[in-house]
Amino acid sequence: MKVRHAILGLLMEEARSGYEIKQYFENRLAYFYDPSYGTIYPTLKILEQDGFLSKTTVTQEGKPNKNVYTITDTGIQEFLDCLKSPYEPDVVRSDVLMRLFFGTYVDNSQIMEWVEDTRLQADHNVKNLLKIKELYGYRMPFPQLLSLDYGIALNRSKLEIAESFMIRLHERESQS
Amino acid sequence: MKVRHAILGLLMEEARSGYEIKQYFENRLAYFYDPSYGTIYPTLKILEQDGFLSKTTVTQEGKPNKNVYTITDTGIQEFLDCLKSPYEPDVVRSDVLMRLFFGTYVDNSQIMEWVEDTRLQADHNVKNLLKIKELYGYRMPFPQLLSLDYGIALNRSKLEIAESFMIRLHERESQS
DNA sequence: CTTATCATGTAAGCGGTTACATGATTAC
DNA sequence: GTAATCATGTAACCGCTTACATGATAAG
Repeated sequence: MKVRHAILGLLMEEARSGYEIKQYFENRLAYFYDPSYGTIYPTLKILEQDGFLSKTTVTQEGKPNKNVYTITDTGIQEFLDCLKSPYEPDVVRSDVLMRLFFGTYVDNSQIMEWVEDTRLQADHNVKNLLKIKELYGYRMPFPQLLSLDYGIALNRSKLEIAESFMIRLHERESQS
Repeated sequence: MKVRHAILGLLMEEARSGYEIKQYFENRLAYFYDPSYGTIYPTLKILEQDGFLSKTTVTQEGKPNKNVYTITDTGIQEFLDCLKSPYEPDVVRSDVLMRLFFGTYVDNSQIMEWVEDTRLQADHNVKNLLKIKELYGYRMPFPQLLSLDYGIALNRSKLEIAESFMIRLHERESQS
């Protein structure tokens, strides 16, 4: 699933502007998806041209106008078709993992720095996701709750792995 | 770290051809990095032009010739500099997570299919990584072993999460 | 008066992948 | 004879990010 379909998915719930879509991604999906404005706006334009969305300009008081996009019937169909299509395998691009692999070329303290950073990052993610669960969890549909719990569990594991690695790294240092 | 530096890293150990580099990625790093030939060959060319590698053509019996690349002193420096530079945060692009988020628009059996697939994928990865550990683990430098253990532990967690989700999904189905 | 928020958009570039093209050798 | 392995390379395209450009209002 690319931005095209992710955006259609968000508009299944309710009509939104490009700006609101971006906010939603940041607040609720950032831990696994957060496209930039440079992607969102052109994509909305194309989706409209393709007949999957219709645009309405809403005038606001005290704020600039906004272009609100509503999903059309063919848009809904397009989105549901996407959910039925075969999905792409997970992609993990991890710089830390890469550096760990080449860890012989740096000293122990450098590795500990990397692992500690990973631990902090995971810890931060867990806290963030728990906050999202607290705020929106009660009114999230069941599968969405699963996706959130998945993120929480995976980051907790990451945290624990990083902690155990720190122990191994300290042990190793005291041996030499 | 991009392909450029990953390739330099592999050539720190020993001189290799483009084909051998690809094999190495597939056998030892595939779970977090596996660039295509269409990236590797042009990158080798550029790295040579930049003076980070030197090329030697090796004639073989019963096999086509191969271009073996050796890292130069400036190449080594470039790689070590890269390891000292700030690293990029992990990127997780997960189609399954995305689909779970939009799970209200499909039925329970579809979700179970996705989660079960994730479970199988994680199981497969764990087995694969354990095989790598068995084959090469004894002669891997300590930090490289950490990177491997990281992959194993993370995929095990993924496996467990998927299992617990299957239970939750079955419970939910029997309730309705 | 200056910073943050709201709001939309374009152009250039990056870091790849996919598909194509070629060709020799070995194993079944 | 035909499929798999070894070996190298190019061209077109993709999906996205970054940087740029604009401008209005609200809050401190």
